[in-house]
Amino acid sequence: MLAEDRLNAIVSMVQQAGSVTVPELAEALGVTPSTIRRDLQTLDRAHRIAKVHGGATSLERAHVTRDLTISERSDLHNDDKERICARAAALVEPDSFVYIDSGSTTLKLIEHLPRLEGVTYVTDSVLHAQHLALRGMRTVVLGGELKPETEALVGPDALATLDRYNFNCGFWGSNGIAAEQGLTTPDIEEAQVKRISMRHTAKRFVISDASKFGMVAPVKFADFRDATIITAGEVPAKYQSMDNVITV
Amino acid sequence: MLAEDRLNAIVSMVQQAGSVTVPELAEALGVTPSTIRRDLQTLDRAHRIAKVHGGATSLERAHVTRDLTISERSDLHNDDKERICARAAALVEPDSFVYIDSGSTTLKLIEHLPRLEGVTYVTDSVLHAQHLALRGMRTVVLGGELKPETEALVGPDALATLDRYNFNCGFWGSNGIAAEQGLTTPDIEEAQVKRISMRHTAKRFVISDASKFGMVAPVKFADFRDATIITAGEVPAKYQSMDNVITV
DNA sequence: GCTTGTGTGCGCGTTTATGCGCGTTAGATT
DNA sequence: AATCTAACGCGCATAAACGCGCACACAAGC
Repeated sequence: MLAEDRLNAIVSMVQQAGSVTVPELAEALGVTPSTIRRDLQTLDRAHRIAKVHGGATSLERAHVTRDLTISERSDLHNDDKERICARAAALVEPDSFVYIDSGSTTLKLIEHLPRLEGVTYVTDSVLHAQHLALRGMRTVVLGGELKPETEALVGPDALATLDRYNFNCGFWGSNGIAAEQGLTTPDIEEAQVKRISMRHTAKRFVISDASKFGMVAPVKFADFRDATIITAGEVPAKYQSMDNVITV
Repeated sequence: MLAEDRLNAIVSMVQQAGSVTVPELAEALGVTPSTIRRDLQTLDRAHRIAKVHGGATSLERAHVTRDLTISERSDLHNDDKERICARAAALVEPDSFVYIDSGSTTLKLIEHLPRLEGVTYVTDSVLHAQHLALRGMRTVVLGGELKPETEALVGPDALATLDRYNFNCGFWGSNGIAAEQGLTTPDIEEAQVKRISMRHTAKRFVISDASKFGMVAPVKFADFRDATIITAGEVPAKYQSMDNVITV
């Protein structure tokens, strides 16, 4: 087996399971723990996984549960997210022009997107764009200033580009979802991009796990009723009955 | 068996299996590992497969890992490139607006860029943008369609954004440098981006090792005299005396 | 017929990948 | 808090893979 293949195998094992231990990997791939550690180091440097004591976790999980150790394998939101993304991806139709917002949930969505004829994806995230292009999708990137933390593009150039586009449908993440305060996010510039992109989209979907309901972040980018919310898990009773909330 | 047929056979084996080792190929095609290595080198340069230690993988699979391996890849001209980039990076002045073209040489340039006050870097490459942002630079990305092979942005959106900008200085790569045919590149869309970006830049620099002198690629994006060429190595005598060629 | 150029194989020194041993460190246990 | 265990990083040794120069074979062109 090629070393390169082994690296890819590790990445997919990590992505699939959320986290794995060094001995598990060594056993599965038929090499010593030393080699696995070196591989994890390489992949960590390439930002493909996050190396932690005992093994490795997916980047997303490392971010959310930064101070948790490998032993605590809470797949809490992972199953939910898979289901949410699978459902959302099925909404994309052939020959459509689709907007994909930045964020970890929408990144997962990309893995589920179907290979349809004539679909063009537009995104404000360089990371998302790379993943889309890698999967062979026709991909367009907004211009603008690159925010290092989120790899998202913001500013007048991003907004000016959006003004020229009209999307059939689009998918956004949201840090807060509340009936009164609407859909909210921590960053004022990213909120602006979300707001304008939604304004140019016919069918608007927010994909999020149930934990965001009732949360409020600093900046509002849309009213609660402006989008259909696709979610899973224990949605508060208040929101379950709302006709723009789909629970999968 | 014709060499050309062998190359095609290698490509299809790689595509089919995802990855193969050098000995496997040598065995299957009845030639020595030396020949296989030469073939892989050829195919890698033509971007038909990705050469890795031990064998080759399909481009799709290798791409993500390549993010960091590009910088590790030491070509023949590596020493030269280092010197060229160091010299070029010293040309950036405080409070300036700088354009960075896509390509492997300009990627190396980014490692050498100084941390100056008030400098904004603009690029048409999502890969370059990530590296710039990672180094803490203020980074702007052109919009447009993402070409998967080169991670460069092209098309009307990229050109429209460029039309709004005026750069103090800029750095480009070039596949061909010839006195008569000018500066040339293989891709027609990327050539357009290069052409327009140069038109909006006051001080234009092409950074290239000496091997590109005398080479001609399909599409011309500028006259030979349009830029100052920073190079190193064995520059053909004809070009050494030209006053827009700097040899370091 | 001779030259020139290209493709291939071989040998050799160099680089890279891997496994193992050892002292050190981070988490877990009590 | 003290202790214990597993994981860790580092250096070294080895084997495989690698790049490069050289020699030879064969084909094309003068």
